[in-house]
Amino acid sequence: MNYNFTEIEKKWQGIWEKENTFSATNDYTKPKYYALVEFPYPSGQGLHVGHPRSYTALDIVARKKRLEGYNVLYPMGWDAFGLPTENFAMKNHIHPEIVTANNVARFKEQLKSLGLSFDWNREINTTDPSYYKWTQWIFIQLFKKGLAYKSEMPVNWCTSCKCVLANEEVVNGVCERCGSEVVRKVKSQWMLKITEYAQRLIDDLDLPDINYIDRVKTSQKNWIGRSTGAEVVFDTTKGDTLTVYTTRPDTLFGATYMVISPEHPLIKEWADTIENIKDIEEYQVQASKKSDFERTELAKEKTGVEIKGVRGINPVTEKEIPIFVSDYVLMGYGTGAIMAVPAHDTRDYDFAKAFNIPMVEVVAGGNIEEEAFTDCATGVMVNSGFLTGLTVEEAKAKMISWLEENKKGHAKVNFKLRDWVFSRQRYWGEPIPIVKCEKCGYVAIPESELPLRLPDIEDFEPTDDGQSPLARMEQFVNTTCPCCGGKAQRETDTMPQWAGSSWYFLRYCDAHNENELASKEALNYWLPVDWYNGGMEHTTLHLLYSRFWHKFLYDIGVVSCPEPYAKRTSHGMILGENGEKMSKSRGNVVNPDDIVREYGADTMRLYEMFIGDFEKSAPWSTSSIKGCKRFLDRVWNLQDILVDGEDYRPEVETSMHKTIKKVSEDIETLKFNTAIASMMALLNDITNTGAINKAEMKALLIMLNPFAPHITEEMYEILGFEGKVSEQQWVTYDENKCIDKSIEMAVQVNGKIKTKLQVAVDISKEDVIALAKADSKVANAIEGKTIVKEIVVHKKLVNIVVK
RNA sequence: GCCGGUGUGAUGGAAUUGGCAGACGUGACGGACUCAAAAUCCGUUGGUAGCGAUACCGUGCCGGUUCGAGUCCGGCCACCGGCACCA
Repeated sequence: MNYNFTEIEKKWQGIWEKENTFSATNDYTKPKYYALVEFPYPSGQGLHVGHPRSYTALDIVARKKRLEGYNVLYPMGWDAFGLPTENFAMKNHIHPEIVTANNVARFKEQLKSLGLSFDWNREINTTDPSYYKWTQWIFIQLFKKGLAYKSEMPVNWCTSCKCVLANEEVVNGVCERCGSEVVRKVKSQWMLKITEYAQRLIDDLDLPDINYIDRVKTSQKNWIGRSTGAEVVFDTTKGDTLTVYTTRPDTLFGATYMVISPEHPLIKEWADTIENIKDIEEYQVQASKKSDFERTELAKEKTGVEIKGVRGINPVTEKEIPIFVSDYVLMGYGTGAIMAVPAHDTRDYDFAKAFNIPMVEVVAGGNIEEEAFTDCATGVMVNSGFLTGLTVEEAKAKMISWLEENKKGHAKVNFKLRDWVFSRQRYWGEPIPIVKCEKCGYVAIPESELPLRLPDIEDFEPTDDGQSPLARMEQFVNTTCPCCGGKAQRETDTMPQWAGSSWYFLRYCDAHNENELASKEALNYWLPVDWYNGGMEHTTLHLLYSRFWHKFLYDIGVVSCPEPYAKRTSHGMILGENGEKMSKSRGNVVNPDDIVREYGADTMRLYEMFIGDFEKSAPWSTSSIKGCKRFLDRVWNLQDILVDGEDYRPEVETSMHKTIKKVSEDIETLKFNTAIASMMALLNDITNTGAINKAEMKALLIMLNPFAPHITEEMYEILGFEGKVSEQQWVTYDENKCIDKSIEMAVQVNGKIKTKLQVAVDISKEDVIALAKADSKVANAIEGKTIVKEIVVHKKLVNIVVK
């Protein structure tokens, strides 16, 4: 009988769908397991071969957990709001809703063809009003707690999308999506106060039950960018003060000038006193014209203007020092002003060199003629009054207490993380459920009016002045104030794509609840997510945003665990056959449909897991797929050599136990590639005996089932085993039976292999040394020499050291 | 510049965390089956020297620790990803 994978796969996918085989039950007394993969953006291109890498991996985990008796939730949905859909809709004059529906249908069909065990009863779609009702609800809660606010601020403006972008969406100074130039523009924007959670977002990564892979943890921490230092208050010759932030209070004696950002408000206050105000204003204009890109590109060349007429006073040296305006100081970080210590900061060094400002060495150990000396670990304080002679760390502490005693400053923690720009001037997103009333200001719409539906419109083109297309819809815009009943106007901006994905894993717990985002019982039972896998590209933004929302929901009592994900892993990319990133323009795209058609879903799944280390990127190889197909063919052909037998035969018993152990452990540690390799090795062992018995066959089918679910179910049925594989117990192993009775030990003389010995596993140290010495090659090598040492490594080797 | 990652046969990758480097797969070569090809099955396959048993070399480079290093330590080099004037 032939292995007709097309027919077999269709058959079992039909059975699973009809019988709801993979629905999670609401029996909250059972032990639960929540496996989660990032839900895709249903793009027009259809599924990429990269998607199934993550989905198959956790499908294997989910299927194994089911076999182990867990109530498993493995859901799937669609992160469907977003620009590509809107742009496609605009170009082709099709409503984004229809575009989305078509793309979702295609994706769903593709996912089903892979035999992924998703619980389709809990499918969600972020563009569904019954879903975004709750996205809007969360926004209102944030607003009520003062964590959503509107602010005039310079934003990144994409000249082509005519849209505000988050800092994160600007890549190398251009728009992440369309590649057009991004400029700065001042606009009134909705902001979310993620900075309020900065410290907790760092601290809770180290909670005892939180198990993120290290590189994900590190990148979260780096992104939040915590630094400790001090705020120092400088008096000015004008009689007011200028406060700076520094991480190096120890170097205060070396501060020979100050710099403020071009946007600093003090410039306006000082305008009358500043003698060269024209030059300063000219510089401000120049700086504001620069895009972020230019500001960074020209980083090497420091520019600036000295403020004439106002000087700062160094609080410890009491000397007057000049104040400059320069765009190397950013208004958005710290106080927008710095004390400059050219001898010990690279940027200040460059600036001081360019402007001929004197520098004072206050930490000895470097050569400041050559470059700034920034090392904190080895230096000793010099020229620093009461700090002289201390180490840098001691000096930091002492200076901070001096500042606090003299009311000249205090210790301070800062973060790189900024508040989250939450408005987009686009159509295809969740409407922000806020109205602006002339009397009452910004008011949230009553929760009873949720969802605030996205109105149907025909023209999705944004306006040139940067308003969302919704702004043209007068029926939508004009409304009454829920507070005073007077005239009011709706917010016309929509939420960014990150909104819907910031809480979707909660909705899966109770996907059809009309009264709450999910019931308390469901959330208590399913959370936290036990294992969340996704791409490395989401380890900063999506992960941070969703952790922020989750913590907020925790604070207001909606969820009862402080962190959403107990374990987070990331898979590597699948590259094109030439080792480059897969893309249409490179012409190296592999279509998963073709692979399924030609080799079958089981082979495709197996290959994607066998391709290499799960966490690393790996190039696609069409010829390697054949190896996985051959493996399944050979498994299929085992039917021809099946014999009776209730127990494993002695000749394969150890091999069976070892493989079960290896596969069980490897699935938990993301080593799917070696799990498959060990099953291949087991198959080789079995076929070498010329037969397989029923006990061995059953175990093999169960073990292979999570990887290749269709073929294993089919064979299980054909061979007349009872029930289905998916209803069996996961295979177990006996540690004692994993050990070979007879093993091969290497014999070394002075660390060089001389021979190999076949010995009993429990051989004594003395016996094995005697055996080794009896070997002619070993005897030759040690003849006439003195034995210095004899080393026996249990079950591994013998090393005889001679002189 | 900073942070993270990687470097092993022709090739994708293994190596129980300091103990026989190259598991498993691909490719290649030889053989069986076949009129033939495909498929399948069996064997060989890190390099150099030798008919050979065997010897020497071998995990990016240089050095160190150790009876023993792909693995640990110090110093480099190359590539990939992210961040980038964050004081």
